[in-house]
Amino acid sequence: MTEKIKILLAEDETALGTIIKESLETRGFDVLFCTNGEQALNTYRAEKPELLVLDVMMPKKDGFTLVKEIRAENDKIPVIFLTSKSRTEDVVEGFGLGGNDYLKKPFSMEELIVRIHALLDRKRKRESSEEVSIGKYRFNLSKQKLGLGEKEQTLTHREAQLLFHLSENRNAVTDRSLILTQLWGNDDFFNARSMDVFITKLRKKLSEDETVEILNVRGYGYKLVC
Amino acid sequence: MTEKIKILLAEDETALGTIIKESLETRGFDVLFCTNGEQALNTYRAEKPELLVLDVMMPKKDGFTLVKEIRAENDKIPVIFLTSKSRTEDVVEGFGLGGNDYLKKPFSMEELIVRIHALLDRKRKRESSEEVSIGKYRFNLSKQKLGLGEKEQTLTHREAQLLFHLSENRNAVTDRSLILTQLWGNDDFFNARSMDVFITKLRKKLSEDETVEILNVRGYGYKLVC
DNA sequence: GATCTGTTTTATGGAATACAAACAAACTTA
DNA sequence: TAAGTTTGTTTGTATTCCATAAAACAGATC
Repeated sequence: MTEKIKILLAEDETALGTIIKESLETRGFDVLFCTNGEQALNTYRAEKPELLVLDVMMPKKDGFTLVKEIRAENDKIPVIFLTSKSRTEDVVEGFGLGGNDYLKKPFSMEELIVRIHALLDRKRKRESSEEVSIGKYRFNLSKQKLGLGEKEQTLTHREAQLLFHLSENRNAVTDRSLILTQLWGNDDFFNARSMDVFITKLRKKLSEDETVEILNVRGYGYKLVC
Repeated sequence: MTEKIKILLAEDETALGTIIKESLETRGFDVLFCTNGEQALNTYRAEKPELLVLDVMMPKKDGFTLVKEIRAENDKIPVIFLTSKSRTEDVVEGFGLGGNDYLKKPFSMEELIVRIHALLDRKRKRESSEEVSIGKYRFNLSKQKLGLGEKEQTLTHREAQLLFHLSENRNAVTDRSLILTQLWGNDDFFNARSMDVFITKLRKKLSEDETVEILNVRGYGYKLVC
């Protein structure tokens, strides 16, 4: 299985869209290509891409409206708008905020790729500096680090992912099968046993602060209290 | 002695091709002249030219397909496309092409030479300014240098390429098979082992800043954390 | 209390990965 | 051209990670 970075591309001119798609694929991205706004929204929900490249003017649903709806579900996702000349610039400029960027058509593929990397970089930096407190522990998901005072231990990928899910719902029950489908892909018997093992491992690694506990809620899941 | 700059020229009309070849040679370039896409790919692999001048429409393999394959091996090489009138202009214009340029036939030799120099210039600039920070280290891809404070070590080509890929995705997982196909050409078992060895080498060379680490994500790839 | 069902923990084995060292090929230098 | 060097591949063994198995445990139900 490949873990390429997913980019959602919505562009109604198929000729241009195909060229963009192929160029991005050459650079190692996994491109989800849609030709209208509605399709794009569905694809977004199904695939959860890391970045959006959207034509502003599209049939069914324009780029701005689309972003408003997606931002309601994920307010940090970076977006690059593609705007035709005909579109008045000030509208776009006003929108050129936050995690967004825009490119006036015609643009060079190099420009687009530079901007994609710039936005992904910013996103990475933001994510990699995000440090969560769990009791006395400091937890960094993307660095897979769990620190306490001076000491720091490195978690495995699975451990880190699992702890992240638990910490997102701290002091509330995290559903067993939800974690299983999200991390393991499905919630069959064996994966559930496997997850038990990881719970044990995490408990051990979190054992130095006894205010931090992973409680079981029989039949439902686990609760990280701290 | 300074070597001549190699330019790969692929053009199926031999009359035109010969004229271009000779003009470029007059300007001091070393021109590798091919008359179809397949031959061009082989010549590329054997000679590693610095720049490509390609007819879009060619027998055996057209220019776009050819570039896609070459870009998989070297994603920065500049390309100048030669397009016949018959080719729809808008596709090309919309493309605008990254690190690329295009010339509509008929064109003057002057134009071609100006563009060649422009692209080579850009390439030089990009390469010399390519210095990335990795923790306390400074890394320059095209110079293959890894510096820390006063010290500086030279990386081998493979080491540098690999580190570059990792650093492009820092703090996120870089897919194993993606690296393998991009650097080694395919992701079979043996190349994977070879890559392991390079990961070990890089870890050693990066070991002086312990905030920099290459983590493994079992079954997926590696993550450069810093 | 006996039994059932779901949870916790420790143990085990296989696959993926780590690393050192031997090797081969390409390139330098004398 | 031969000897040394550098680079990348191959090989062999050690280690890590995770899935699965097995066994001990705890609540619930009868």
